Amino acid sequence: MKKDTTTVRELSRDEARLAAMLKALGNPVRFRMMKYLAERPMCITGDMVVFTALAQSTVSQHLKVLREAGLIEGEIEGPATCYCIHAEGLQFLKDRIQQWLPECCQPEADDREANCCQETS
Amino acid sequence: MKKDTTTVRELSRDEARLAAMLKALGNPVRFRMMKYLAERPMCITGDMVVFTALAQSTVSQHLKVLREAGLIEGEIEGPATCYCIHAEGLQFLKDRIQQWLPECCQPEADDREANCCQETS
DNA sequence: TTTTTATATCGTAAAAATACGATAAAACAG
DNA sequence: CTGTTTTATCGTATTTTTACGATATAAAAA
Repeated sequence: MKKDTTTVRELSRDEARLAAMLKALGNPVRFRMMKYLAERPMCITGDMVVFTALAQSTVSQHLKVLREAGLIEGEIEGPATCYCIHAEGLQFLKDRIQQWLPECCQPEADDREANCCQETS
Repeated sequence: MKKDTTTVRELSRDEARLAAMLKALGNPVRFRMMKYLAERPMCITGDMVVFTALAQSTVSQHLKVLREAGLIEGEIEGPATCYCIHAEGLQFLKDRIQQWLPECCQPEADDREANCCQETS
């Protein structure tokens, strides 16, 4: 008998990357940092410190999380570090979210009464 | 002089909803639960307990987080509770992510050399 | 009614995330 | 070289999240 791998299967490489991105964006501070960074071509750590009104070490930590999730990239620019959106990473996020859970959300006109969850709203 | 509201502005209602969804999905257990639920029209809490191999109370807690984030909906079905994907919520997530950070990720052929962050990969 | 089944909630322990100050490192100015 | 600027990392305190067992609730079965 074939083992059911649909339930216990681990996340694929891409799914793990998507999950990591979602985790990074799950924090409200980092969410706002991404939004802030998206509104300009780049910024340095100090700008983020002013924007978030958090300690410099805290901001540096958050930037590290975003960078390791592949959402931003930093480049040392003299004494400062210049951050910008990682375009490829963000595109990956958008694509994957769009493709994610494709089986659902289709208002197919099949035996809906067999399901217990109708849209009530 | 007009105050700069672009930096300190709070999140809008929709942005807050998106952030809450991302936070809910940021947990790997809940991420997999969503994936599991998307593969079938619905399931009950007990199915999730088997799937995740976690304590029933823990699963119930995670389901609550997903429900409060508007990603799933639960309906009491006799002694059990039947959960399914909240189609509207998931569509909202997809739409918002797609529209999010629209200013970036465009490979416009303008003064790129002025920026410090070139795509190096 | 009593028992069983399925779930939600409560209280709490353990783990993880978050925030801070202090310190280290690296580039540049004087 | 010395001092300044900017950032990353370290150690640690606080907060939040996660997970569990115990208990409460509600529907259905016996």
